[in-house]
Amino acid sequence: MKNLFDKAKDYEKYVYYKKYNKGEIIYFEGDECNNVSIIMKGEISITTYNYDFITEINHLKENELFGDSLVISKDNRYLGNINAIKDTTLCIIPKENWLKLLKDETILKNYLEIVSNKVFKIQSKVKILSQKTIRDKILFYILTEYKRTKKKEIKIKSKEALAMYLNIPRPSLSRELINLKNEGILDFNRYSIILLKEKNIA
Amino acid sequence: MKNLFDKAKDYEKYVYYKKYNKGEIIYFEGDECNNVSIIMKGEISITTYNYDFITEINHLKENELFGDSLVISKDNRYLGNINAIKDTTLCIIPKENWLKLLKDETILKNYLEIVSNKVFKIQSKVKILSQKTIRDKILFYILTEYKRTKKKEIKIKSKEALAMYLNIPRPSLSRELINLKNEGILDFNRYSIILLKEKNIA
DNA sequence: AAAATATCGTAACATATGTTACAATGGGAG
DNA sequence: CTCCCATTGTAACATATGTTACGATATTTT
Repeated sequence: MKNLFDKAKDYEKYVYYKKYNKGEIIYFEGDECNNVSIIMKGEISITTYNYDFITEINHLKENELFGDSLVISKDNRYLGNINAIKDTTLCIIPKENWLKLLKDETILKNYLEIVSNKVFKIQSKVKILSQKTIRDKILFYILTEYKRTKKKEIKIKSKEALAMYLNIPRPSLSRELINLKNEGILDFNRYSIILLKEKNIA
Repeated sequence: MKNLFDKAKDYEKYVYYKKYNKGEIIYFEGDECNNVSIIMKGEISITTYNYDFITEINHLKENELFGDSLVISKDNRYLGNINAIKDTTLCIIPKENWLKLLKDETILKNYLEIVSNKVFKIQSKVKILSQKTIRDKILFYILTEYKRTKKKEIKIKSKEALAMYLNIPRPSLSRELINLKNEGILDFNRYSIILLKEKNIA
């Protein structure tokens, strides 16, 4: 994915950099957002609490950015905790510089591409979460990944992480994966899920 | 909400208008998107099928726009059917004019505000859908509406529509509303839900 | 290499939710 | 006002899912 500043010049004076250690909370839910932040290195997760239970509402990697929606809107408070899940370096653009930078055509084009990817990603998440059953969520997920990567082997970081993304308990994910395996629809191991029967899905 | 062209000039030559009747499908899921469309009048719903079951992934009213993410991205196919649920007039901006228009500072500012609202709306939907139980979804919904409007009476179009938004069956919504009413947490009638006990929620 | 730790599979059980069908209600049309 | 239709309340039943706990397996640490 493109970085906002790809091929752009003269932006350094508008930004600064800040480092965070793995595990640090960069911002808390409800904090005011006065910057746009680009992830130069590392990975972050945006999570929110509901009573006992933590949900990931977004997950961003290198070159993705956050805060760009919030600095514009009236209610500029973060919707969740921003967690560094690896050692992370942010490029920080103060609110007042944001519009100046977007006047640069290169940066504007880059930004439009980035924000459109972002919307696509969130909408995909809505589609996943809208699936009725756990089985549907799993099948929808692997089918989407298959379309995206054109590969029948879908790598996963961990079952735990996948369960979190699908917003279901891990044992429920395991149970349904086993059902699907027994029915010959897919196979899986620790690192990946392999799509076997394509047609039974769509 | 702002219209993209608020206070802007000289944009008319870049756009054209098109009318749709209530019930018409404006675009089908999978159609290529080559325009940005602004809803000048009316209301649309973006829905997708999963086997038997229809899900609304977005719902847009006057001055909101769609296609703006898709025209930028490589995979420019609509993620769902675009349905006119009222008589609707669209202002259509062909792909090739989109960047030209955004170079106008007024339009750019308007667009940033609109797109940030859009992201906020989708993220709120993700938060709703991420709630574990039906009770949680209802409570989260009315609490969010309460925060937004500062009014304890939350108007609803219909139970059916609310159930669709929360992505649950209507009878399940009714059942849980009755439970919450019996517990004195809220009251409801055909047109609205009234929040009674604020503190029991957060 | 052994020990410690994280990840995962598995199973039993409780329960929230989906499903279906029908009755009650209210609003709008004539 | 009466009839019709859309919306909603209600209930019984089937089942998918959440919950918990533990053993197995892989991975990392020392």
